[in-house]
Amino acid sequence: MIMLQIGEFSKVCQVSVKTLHHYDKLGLLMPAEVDRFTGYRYYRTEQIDTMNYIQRLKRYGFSLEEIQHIISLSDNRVISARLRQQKEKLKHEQQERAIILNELQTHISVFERTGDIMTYQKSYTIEVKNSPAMNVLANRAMMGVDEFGKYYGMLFERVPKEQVTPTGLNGARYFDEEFNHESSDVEVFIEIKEKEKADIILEPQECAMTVHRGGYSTLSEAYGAIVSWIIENGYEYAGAPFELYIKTQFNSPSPEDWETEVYFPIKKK
Amino acid sequence: MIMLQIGEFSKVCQVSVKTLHHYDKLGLLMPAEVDRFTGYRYYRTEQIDTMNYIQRLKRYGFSLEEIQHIISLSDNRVISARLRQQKEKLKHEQQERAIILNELQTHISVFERTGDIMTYQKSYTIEVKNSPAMNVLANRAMMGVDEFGKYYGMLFERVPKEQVTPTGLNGARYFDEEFNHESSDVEVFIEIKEKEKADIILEPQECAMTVHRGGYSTLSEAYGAIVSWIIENGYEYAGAPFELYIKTQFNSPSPEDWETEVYFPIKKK
DNA sequence: TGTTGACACTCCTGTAAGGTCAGGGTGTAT
DNA sequence: ATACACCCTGACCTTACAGGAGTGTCAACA
Repeated sequence: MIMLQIGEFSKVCQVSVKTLHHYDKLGLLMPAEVDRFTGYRYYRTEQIDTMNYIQRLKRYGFSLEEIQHIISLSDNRVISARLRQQKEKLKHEQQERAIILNELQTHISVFERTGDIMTYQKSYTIEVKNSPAMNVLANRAMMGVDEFGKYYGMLFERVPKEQVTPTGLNGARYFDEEFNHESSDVEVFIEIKEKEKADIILEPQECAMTVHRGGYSTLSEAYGAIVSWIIENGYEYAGAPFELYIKTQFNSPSPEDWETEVYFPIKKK
Repeated sequence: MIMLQIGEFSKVCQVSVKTLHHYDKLGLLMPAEVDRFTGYRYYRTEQIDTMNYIQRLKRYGFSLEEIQHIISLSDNRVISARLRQQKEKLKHEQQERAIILNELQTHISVFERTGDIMTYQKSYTIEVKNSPAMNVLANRAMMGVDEFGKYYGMLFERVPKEQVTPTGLNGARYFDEEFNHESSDVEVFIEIKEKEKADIILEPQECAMTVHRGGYSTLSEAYGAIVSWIIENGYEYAGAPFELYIKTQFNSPSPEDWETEVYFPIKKK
């Protein structure tokens, strides 16, 4: 039986000896034999395949722990499902990064035109105005940002059933003081024409408001701008802030065209 | 002067208090004032902008250390250059990931067709044959994989000067036993017709050889397959292995169409 | 004036996937 | 006998924080 010392095995697989030590300790890939006296590790040539498989899964973005789990699976359908899921995750990440890349691109050109690195992000104009009156179907729950779509879906399912007419204006209210990406107390809503069929009638209210242009990853900048305006102008909060999605992915594929109105109910101190 | 306590500042900026502690310790974003007796941190509203800027740079993929450095820069040209460089890096990463995604896609479909997770990667047919005789222009140096293009460029520059005729066949030889992605002793070469003008004349040699189909991130699997074949069939190494790039990005934009021949000089033990 | 609850502080440990020593044993060739 | 390549373990380092323990601060309410 031909056995490879760790150094040779590491060269063949093109991974470091340290990595092999690490995998051994984790139990992810253990040498076929270990000399009881010297502790020397010996690998079999078949283990090269396993190693390649591991490296492959690593490239696919699995953690070592997940890899260990996947390797232990025997049901092909489960493995397949897991791979497909990972594929969706990678796709999603690709999209996110494409958006960031676009933002960086825009940032660079604005910066080179204005000479001010901050211009791009602090160009919010804050207005004081009454929020619009709206009759809405609403759905309040603890949810993460990724689940917005799901909750909107639930609202739109009610449209034909309850014979209401959406105006096309959608939004969300945030009831938690602190915003958490994974889970916050959020109410998503869609405006409808029929006042009598509405879940909630949102009355006009004095608000500090601004328009955020661009993808949602930078929305917190709009919030920051409003909040500092509120503080500096001697107002205070008077309710849950909300957003209206004016232009979204349904209007334009590129995030820099999107528009979101951010409203913060306020009152004079 | 209005000051924000850490909790409020964290909500406005949508970062955790922990993060603010962390940035304070690093000196990346220090509170405008710290109570000398209680240690309480107080932030100014202007610092919201700075925080947004930091978060932005973070999204662009800079490390906190780099961000600290960038913020300290005053020369706009330097900042601009740094942003552009980062943009290129992100672009490059996007491409790499697109390739991986493609690979995963292929892997899934092969797996679902064959029911064997390994099929996709271990389908190398090893042949014993003589490597082709070649007259080549060559360039040997310590280089990283990312620099291959540069060294090929240097070779192709010589083509008109030295009036040689490339056949279109290119390759690389690896002189280091252990392959290192950042720096290895590599010789890149291009085949030419004119024997008398060649830097090196590669003589035919008995080799274990296989064809690798797909992107270069999985080339080590081909090496693994050959090496285990060599060991199991009682041969041993007899020189530096090399690759011939048969189909590359110039033939097809999608990596799954690429073809690389891998040769390992061998002799019977 | 005492207590409660929200908020703040510091310090310690942990994460993922190894890298980088330090200190020492093993095996073969000269 | 010694050089040199190769192997071992164990401890600490990296990034960007998160979590928790134990303790202090502050304003409001009884």
